[in-house]
Amino acid sequence: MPAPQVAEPVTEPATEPAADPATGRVPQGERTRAMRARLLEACVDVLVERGWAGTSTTVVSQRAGVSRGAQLHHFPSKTDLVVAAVEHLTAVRREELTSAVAALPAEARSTRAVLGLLAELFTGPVFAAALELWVAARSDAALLEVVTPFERHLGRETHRFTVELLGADEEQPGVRELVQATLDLVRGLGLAQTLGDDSARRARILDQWALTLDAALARTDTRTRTGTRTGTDGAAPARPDIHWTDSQETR
Amino acid sequence: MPAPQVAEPVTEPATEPAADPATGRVPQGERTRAMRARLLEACVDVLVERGWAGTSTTVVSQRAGVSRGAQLHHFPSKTDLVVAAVEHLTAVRREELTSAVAALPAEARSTRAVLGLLAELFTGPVFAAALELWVAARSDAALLEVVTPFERHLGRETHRFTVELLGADEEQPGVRELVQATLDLVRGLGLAQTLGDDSARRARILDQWALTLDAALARTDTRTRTGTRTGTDGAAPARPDIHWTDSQETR
DNA sequence: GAACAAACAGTCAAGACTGTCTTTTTGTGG
DNA sequence: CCACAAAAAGACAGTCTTGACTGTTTGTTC
Repeated sequence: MPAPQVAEPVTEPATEPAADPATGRVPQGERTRAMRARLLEACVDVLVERGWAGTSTTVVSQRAGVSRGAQLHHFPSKTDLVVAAVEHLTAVRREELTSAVAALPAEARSTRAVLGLLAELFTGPVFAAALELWVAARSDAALLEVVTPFERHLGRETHRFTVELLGADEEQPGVRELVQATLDLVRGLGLAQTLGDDSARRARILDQWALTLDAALARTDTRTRTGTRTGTDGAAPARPDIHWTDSQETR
Repeated sequence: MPAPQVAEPVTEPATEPAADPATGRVPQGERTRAMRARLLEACVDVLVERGWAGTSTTVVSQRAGVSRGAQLHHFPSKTDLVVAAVEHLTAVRREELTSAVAALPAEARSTRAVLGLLAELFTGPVFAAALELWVAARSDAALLEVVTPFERHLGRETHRFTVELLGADEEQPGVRELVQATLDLVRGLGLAQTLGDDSARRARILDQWALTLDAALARTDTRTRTGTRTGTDGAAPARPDIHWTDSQETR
């Protein structure tokens, strides 16, 4: 029923291994690296487009423009491929996270902007791929064993980043839980996005949550610290009615 | 890789059609009804246990203790089966929701208790089945068309119930968004649950969320209503350290 | 440049899944 | 009791997926 058609034949050879200008040869290490990279990227792409059930080794090899033999040489079994894809995807997500953080200038780190950033991460294609893996791992013990540790590490990393971006003080009781709640919220928003464009509703929710979160953080803040708040916006919420529309990538 | 083994042969004939004690016959209408019910329940069960990819028509019929021919008689194609399963699952979720609401006595409707109720719904097996459908629908246009309207209706219903249980006043600006955020939060928590037992962390998050939500609802309340209680629980939150452990069904 | 190993290509067999078809059983109406 | 239709059972064909297998090309090393 998912109309298992044949993939479009190799849209992008893309990662062409750099040949030595003198000999015209491509070193083995480079060839291996390029080939594996193409396969893994293709695997993630297919995961996003066709979902877990639609991700067969055949489709991946076709998508990567790689012969089945070559694929089986680098990844002897489908398990090997998937495990490597999980690692690769984790790396991609980590990179996406850090680059997004870097792209957000220090002076623009309002709570709303940070929420928009997170929402963008959790509604993008990379999240979709991760979602497919989570759900698949739910009923596949072997996959679960691979996914879980990676997810744990990345989750903690995301948490740390969020704390830093929000300028939250985790020493304060309840702050840690609020940050976790925020991340679970955007996870839920990411899930809602899978059923259709949800950007308008999401923007309104994030607007309100930013206000609420600011109020809550300020409250737990002033309770034990000095009354001056280091963050940009204090108790009085800045920009009350601005709808900070996060850029919505079309899928 | 999900080890596509043969299902355990018919654990439960369960829904046996009531035979007429006189003739010993079972009327056609009853047979049809019972057969379809068994198939749909089995379909949901398999969805929970094996995930979308592992839900083949063969497995479902085996699980239901129904011959493949009988199955194909009632549901000519897999699409027919799945569509019916989506409707069935929606009905089950609606029933689960209403009965859960009914089971919560009016005097026990603290914010925390309501959150616990929602979390229970969104971490149970029925949510798991729905999750499988959402994710599968993401990359299956036909399925998406079926799932979306049902999901929209049930989502609104859930929203209404939540508003009622929380005693929130949606006329107040921001309240609607906070309720939506709450539902998206539990969705995210449900997602986190799929990767392993998350009940302890969830309990802490919900504790804090209840406090924050109470404060926020009260605040938006007092802002436009009578001016009593400005920042009530700012200093001393009610029930500071009670961990309201939601009953965690083992999966 | 010759020998060796890695990389790459493509075919094949076994099994699983869906959906069609034929046959048998069971209930219903006359 | 009989004729007919619905229900149930099971065999079968076609397609798809996985992984094993054989053969060819390319890089490396002595």
